Amino acid sequence: MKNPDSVLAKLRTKGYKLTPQRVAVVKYLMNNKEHPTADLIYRKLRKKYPMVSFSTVYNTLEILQEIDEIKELTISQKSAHFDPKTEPHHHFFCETCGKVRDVLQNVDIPSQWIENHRLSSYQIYFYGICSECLKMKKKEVLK
Amino acid sequence: MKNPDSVLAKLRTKGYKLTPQRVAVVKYLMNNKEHPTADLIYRKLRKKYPMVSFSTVYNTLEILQEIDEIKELTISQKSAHFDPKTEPHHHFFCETCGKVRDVLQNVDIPSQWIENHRLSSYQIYFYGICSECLKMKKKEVLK
DNA sequence: GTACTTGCAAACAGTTTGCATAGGC
DNA sequence: GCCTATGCAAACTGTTTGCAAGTAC
Repeated sequence: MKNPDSVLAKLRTKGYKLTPQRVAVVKYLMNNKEHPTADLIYRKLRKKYPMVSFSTVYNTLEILQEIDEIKELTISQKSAHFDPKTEPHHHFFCETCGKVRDVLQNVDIPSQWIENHRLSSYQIYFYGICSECLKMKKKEVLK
Repeated sequence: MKNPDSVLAKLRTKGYKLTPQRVAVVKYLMNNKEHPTADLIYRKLRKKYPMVSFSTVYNTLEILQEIDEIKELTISQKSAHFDPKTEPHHHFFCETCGKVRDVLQNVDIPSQWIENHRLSSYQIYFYGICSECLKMKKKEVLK
């Protein structure tokens, strides 16, 4: 679990101002397991706080990446998904429901070098049908 | 090594017409190790065959994915890269030169299921500085 | 008070689409 | 000759940018 307040404190330490918009984005994102897109973040925040714009959402996402509090997932070519969980783990993209899910199962990955290239990070993306959608399908067959 | 002719034959078998444009895209792509974007394919082909349009490039890429002769890589959010090598392997994105390189080193990955989700495919993307760029940097330091 | 941040709208890049015309088989 | 494929331009989507006005500190 990540405390939104510690992220806000980090922002202030790094010289970023704590505007209500930024606070809203941080509070919405932290501990969010949905891996939302910028568009989803914008639409969700709009409901609660009508004074949030697209540029501010993008601006805040940019900053949160810079200070290493979120990661951008390129699991779908269409739009970027954002993940507040920064510890190493993987992701599963369900081709039926479109949801992005965490995969915690361990995969052994070289940590610093691979084939003479210096690594700074890596991502593992799995694609298929998620357990939830498989359950639904089973039910439909039984009908 | 993949023979462009076998891909062309497959296209014909599946009922797709072998237009000069499609042939050009297939010949350009097969055995290409650059993981080009649609835009790059378009610009390269233009030089040789001025009668190629964007829509045709995209159309052909779509078809080649359908018949499993190329894979789309979402290694960069900006634009899709395409890979004619369909056997399992991984990719490295150099943050300095922007090139996408093959990584053949083996990584053990579950093949059919992960955490109760049914797998259809997966991708491993590494990010960092490639061996070529590291060499260049070393030379610069020695100057 | 001042520099940073915001909201807006316009710009931009990559991709997709609709449709009249061309051409593979 | 038929039916699919092409080229063009326009539409569309996600993201970025420029700038005047607002606001955290």
